[in-house]
Amino acid sequence: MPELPEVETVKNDLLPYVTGQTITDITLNWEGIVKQPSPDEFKKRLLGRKITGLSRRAKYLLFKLDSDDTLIAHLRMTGSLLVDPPAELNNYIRAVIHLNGDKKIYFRDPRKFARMMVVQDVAQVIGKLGPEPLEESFTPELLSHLLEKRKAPLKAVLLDQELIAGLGNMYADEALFEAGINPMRCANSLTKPEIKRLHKAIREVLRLGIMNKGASEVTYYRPSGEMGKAFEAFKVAHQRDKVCPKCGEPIQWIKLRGRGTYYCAKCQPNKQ
DNA sequence: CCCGGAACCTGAAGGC
DNA sequence: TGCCTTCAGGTTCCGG
Repeated sequence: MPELPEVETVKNDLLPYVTGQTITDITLNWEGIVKQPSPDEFKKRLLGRKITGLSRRAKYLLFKLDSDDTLIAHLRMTGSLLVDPPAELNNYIRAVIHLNGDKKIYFRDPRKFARMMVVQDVAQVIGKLGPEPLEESFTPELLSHLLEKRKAPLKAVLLDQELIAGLGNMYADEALFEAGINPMRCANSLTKPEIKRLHKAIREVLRLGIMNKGASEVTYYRPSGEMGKAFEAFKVAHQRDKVCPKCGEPIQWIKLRGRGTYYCAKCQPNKQ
C-alpha cells in the first residue's frame, strides 16, 4: 500500500520522466477517478499544459503546471502510476495521461479508490496536513505536543494525517515495534524517553522504506512496473504466523480501529 | 474538538 | 464445484 516511502519513490522515479513535458491528451476509462472539477473541465485545464515540477506532500503527488493549476494525485490503497506497464499490469487502467514524444503515464487502480484533481489552491487539499516526519522541524518536542491531548490508542493517532503526514498502517506498526511501544497505549500516556524512541523509530523506518524503494506486497508498483524491497525488511508488519526477530515469540495480530495491527506482546508490553 | 465506526471498492482466500 | 463470508486499508463522512 502506498505510504510516504512509496509515494516518495514514485515521485523520484517520475520526476525526470515528466519534467518539462506537455500534456497532449487525457484518456478517462473510468470518470470516477476525477474527484474535481468535472471530467470535462479537468481535461480542458490539463490539455496543452506543461509540467514544470513534481513534488510530494504526505501521500499526495503534486504536478505543478505552467498555468495557475496543480494536478494532484492520490494512490490510496491500490493505485500505481506506470510509464511502461508490463503485460500483466495492463489491466485496471483507469486513466492515461499522454505526454509529448508519445510518452504516457498509465494510472492503474484495481480497487477504484485512487483519485486525481486539478486545483488552483493546493491548500484546499493539503492545507490541514500535519508535519512531514522527515523534515527538520519534526522534533521529539513537537511529537510530544501533538500527542498530549489525544487519548485514543497510539496506533490510531499515528495514522491521523492531520497529526503526522505520511504514516500508514505498515510503517506505523514498524515504528511502534522499533520503539518497543504497544499500539494500544493511550497516545497521551507516553513518557519522555518513549516519545524520543518513537520519534527516532518513525524517521528510521521511513528512511529505510525510501532506501528500499517502497514495500511491495500485492498492489504497489514503481512506475517501471518493478516492485520495492522494503517489504523484505519488515519485522512485524504483515508478518502473520512469523516470530519476533528480537525475542522469538509469535507475532500478535489484532484489529485496532478496523485496521490489521501486528506487534510483539513481549517486546511491546501494554503497561497501562 | 475528539473519538470510533461505516462506507467506498474489488479480488483473493478460506470455510462449508 | 460453488456459494458465501471475511479480509485488505487511505480517506471521508457521520453520529455520539
